[in-house]
Amino acid sequence: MAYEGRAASKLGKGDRILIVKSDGSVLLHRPFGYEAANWQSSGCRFEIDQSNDELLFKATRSKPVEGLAVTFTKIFEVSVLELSDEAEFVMHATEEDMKRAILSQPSIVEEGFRPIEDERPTGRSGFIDVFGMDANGNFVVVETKRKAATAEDIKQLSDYVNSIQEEMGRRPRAFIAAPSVQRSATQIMRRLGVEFRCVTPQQCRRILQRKNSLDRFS
Amino acid sequence: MAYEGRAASKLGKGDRILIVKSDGSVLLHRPFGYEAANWQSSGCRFEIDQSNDELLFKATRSKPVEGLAVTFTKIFEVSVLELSDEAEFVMHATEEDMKRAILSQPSIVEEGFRPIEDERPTGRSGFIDVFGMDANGNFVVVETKRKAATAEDIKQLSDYVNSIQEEMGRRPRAFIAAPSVQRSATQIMRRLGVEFRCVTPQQCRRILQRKNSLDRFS
DNA sequence: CCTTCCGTTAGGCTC
DNA sequence: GAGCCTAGCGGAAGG
Repeated sequence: MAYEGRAASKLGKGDRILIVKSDGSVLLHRPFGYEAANWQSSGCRFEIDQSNDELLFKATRSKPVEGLAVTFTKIFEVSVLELSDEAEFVMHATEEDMKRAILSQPSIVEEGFRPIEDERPTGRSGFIDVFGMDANGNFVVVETKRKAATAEDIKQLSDYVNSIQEEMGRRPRAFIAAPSVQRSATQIMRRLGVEFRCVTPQQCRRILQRKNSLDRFS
Repeated sequence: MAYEGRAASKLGKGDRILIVKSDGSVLLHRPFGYEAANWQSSGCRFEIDQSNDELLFKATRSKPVEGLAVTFTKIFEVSVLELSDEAEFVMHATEEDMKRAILSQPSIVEEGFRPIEDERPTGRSGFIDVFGMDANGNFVVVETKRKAATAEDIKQLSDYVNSIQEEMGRRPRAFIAAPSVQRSATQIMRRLGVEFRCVTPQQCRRILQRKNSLDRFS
């Protein structure tokens, strides 16, 4: 097996599973690991050559220019299948779901919190996940993270706060809504005045489920 | 198909390919796309249930706790294979290769550049890819990136420069060695005095190949 | 154990 | 079309 394109790789002889799909994608699997050892995404052109008891399979594509070549010296099994699959795939508990859950039930970050905008553009660059106001009329900037928040996340949030302060003349509060904060980030969090709000993807998923079942009644 | 764990997903009926590997990893593929629709990484426990002309396959794991369940209503083909594969996998043109190429042929970043250390630890946190000296005796900090350098990369490099300056008392030059720089990062790059040096993974790979073939003669 | 960094990251969405 | 961000990211290496 040899791949060349964005990078280049080689793999010696061994038992493999090669899957070629009708959309022009290719997978080469080893007998272990959930990830393909090599692959090509859809849109490949295929080529087959036979010589000296060897079968050479090639899959090439442009944009980016790359190719995968597999040499077979022994073939144990070949299957050709005509598959049909129109089903819809739905994923839940993503970071986007976390944002939607906060919009639908703002009290999970703080009692009395009221969202004003989502995806508010900031002066410099980037977007604020949720922008709103607390019970006392202070502006609040909320950044959601699916995993433990890093020091980098905290700094970015603090940059947003500064840019809002420049624009509004008032300093907003800053919430980091995440399952946890990395230990190494707690110090900078306190220093920059960012407040931690424990919110998990699973919790948000439950909130959205409840919301959906209520929506069905209205 | 239903997955639940770090997230949750559902997929309706359709023709699929399920691969179960002996290390306890699972792949569920649709007839299109190079990526699995669903998967479990190695170390799963399997369970099979049959009821009402349906076959239920379950793969579960702990750490993280997650599970995948697949219901079959029709089975077109089943194969059981004993595969053996001890081959070594080698990848080239990685970011590590870029660093090694600069060490082996420093002139690609600048004529007269001489590396002193690689992976030099910085005061605060992190490492410098390559640290060296230019033809005029100035210190040089080189950061390598496989893809277009981002504003974040530039800032990080500038932090290293500051930490070196504190330590050495002299301000080093800063090179970002990458195929390109994101447009949004060019301004901050100029402002922080970081210099762009065009270096690509492929170019570095060629340098290392040449080096290896020369080494074989010595 | 926690954290950081790299990947042929892929894929989606916006400007 | 290019830039930018998220991901069930996974996995490895280092502290």
